Amino acid sequence: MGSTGTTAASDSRRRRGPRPVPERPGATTPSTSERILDAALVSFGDRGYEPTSLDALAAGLEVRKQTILYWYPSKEALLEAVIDRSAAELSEALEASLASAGTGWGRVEAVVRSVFRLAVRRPELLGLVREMGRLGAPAATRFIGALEPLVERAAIFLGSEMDAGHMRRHEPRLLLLAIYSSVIGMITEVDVLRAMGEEPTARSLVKRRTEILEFLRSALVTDTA
Amino acid sequence: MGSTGTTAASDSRRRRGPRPVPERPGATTPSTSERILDAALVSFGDRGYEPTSLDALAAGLEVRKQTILYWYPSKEALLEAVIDRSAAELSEALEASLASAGTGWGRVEAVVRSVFRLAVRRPELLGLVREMGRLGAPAATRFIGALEPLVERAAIFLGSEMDAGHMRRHEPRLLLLAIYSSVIGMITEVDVLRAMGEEPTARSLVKRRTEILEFLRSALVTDTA
DNA sequence: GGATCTGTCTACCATATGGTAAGTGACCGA
DNA sequence: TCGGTCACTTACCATATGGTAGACAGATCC
Repeated sequence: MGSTGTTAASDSRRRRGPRPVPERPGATTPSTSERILDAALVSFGDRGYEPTSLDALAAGLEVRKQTILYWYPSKEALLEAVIDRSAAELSEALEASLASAGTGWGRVEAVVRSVFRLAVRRPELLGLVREMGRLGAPAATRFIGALEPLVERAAIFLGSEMDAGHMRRHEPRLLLLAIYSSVIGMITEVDVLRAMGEEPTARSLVKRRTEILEFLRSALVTDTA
Repeated sequence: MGSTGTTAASDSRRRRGPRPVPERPGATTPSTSERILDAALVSFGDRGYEPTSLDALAAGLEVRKQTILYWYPSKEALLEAVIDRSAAELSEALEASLASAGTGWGRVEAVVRSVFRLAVRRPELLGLVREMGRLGAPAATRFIGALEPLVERAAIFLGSEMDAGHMRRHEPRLLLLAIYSSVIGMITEVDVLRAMGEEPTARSLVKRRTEILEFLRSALVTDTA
């Protein structure tokens, strides 16, 4: 992997990465750079990267576009910053849910529930996840790369469950892709859902969570209840 | 607007839909309007609707942009034309596969295999399907609306299989969404796949098809083999 | 007080975008 | 041969885009 954000040497005029965000312990109102990041995440996740203009972003923040370009020297740099922060947040949320999760199927359930919680609390995060697939190699690779440790652990976990005979045998990573796709789809494919006569309400989300959990359970677990 | 003196009730100057495509039975080379549609489908499915510019489309076709606007009076009209034709083609392909399919699980398998065949023969079609979720209500609704009859039949089919005890009981339409998401994801989430160490080759596609079929089978079918 | 740094702003700019207006040449029926 | 339609073109245009250059107010340092 090509690494590092800190290219200390040689750019005096043109920075590549974002300006280092000042530490603001216990800050009550978010700093401008954070507000930019928030707004960008929402717009990237909701409308997509290319269709989001810096002007529109700035207008929503009641700030001039040049303020955005002050903190993030280009639109691409902004995207990278959004990706990094979002991957970290996602990672944290999943880690937290896993920390208090049980064993076996319970761990899968914990992760799925955690993702559905995110769908309520921070839908834009899942919107970005969805958008990742569309943005080509540089962005998506960066994002998934940041989540790689989790993926690795998940694959190992699934493998060991299969070895123990608790789950049906599959290629762990392909199985993971299937789980991932179905869960994300269940949450983000609101138009498909609507076209099927289900309004995407909070109530419906719970129903979808129940459904996908049952679906996954019967797909994975061997000892049928 | 309306600089012309006579503001007629209907639009004589500004068409809303595409210019009626001339019938060309047994045409060997595709007509310009068809070539435009093809190129637009590829670009919309691959890069997305907004990021696709008429100029770029025209350049790829070695035609002036105004030729595109001659056949399709606006970018939006072009999108609609692409959607309509794609929905029809997709619908046809699925109908054809269903016509020669067996019963029960075999019908699900037939559809999945048919979609994977499309992934090889016309990947841009599935790219567009994927893109539909991103484009808001007008486009997605149009697309899904065109496929509604198939969805309806599928839901009824799943319901009756459940009644007969051949498949586990679920909400048919939500189950459909789960199946749809996992299959489309398995095909189009190439970056996720790549990040998991699997190169998206033709060979890998077969493996993914096998995996998703097994996955769906264990999720759906009651009498485990 | 003056110098410097920080964060934001005004003023531009080259380019790209979707779209309008008005041709131009080939063909075609009268 | 002449007008008209068809398919496509050149010539523009208003607007939006990402990005540069530099001014300016306030805080901080000396």
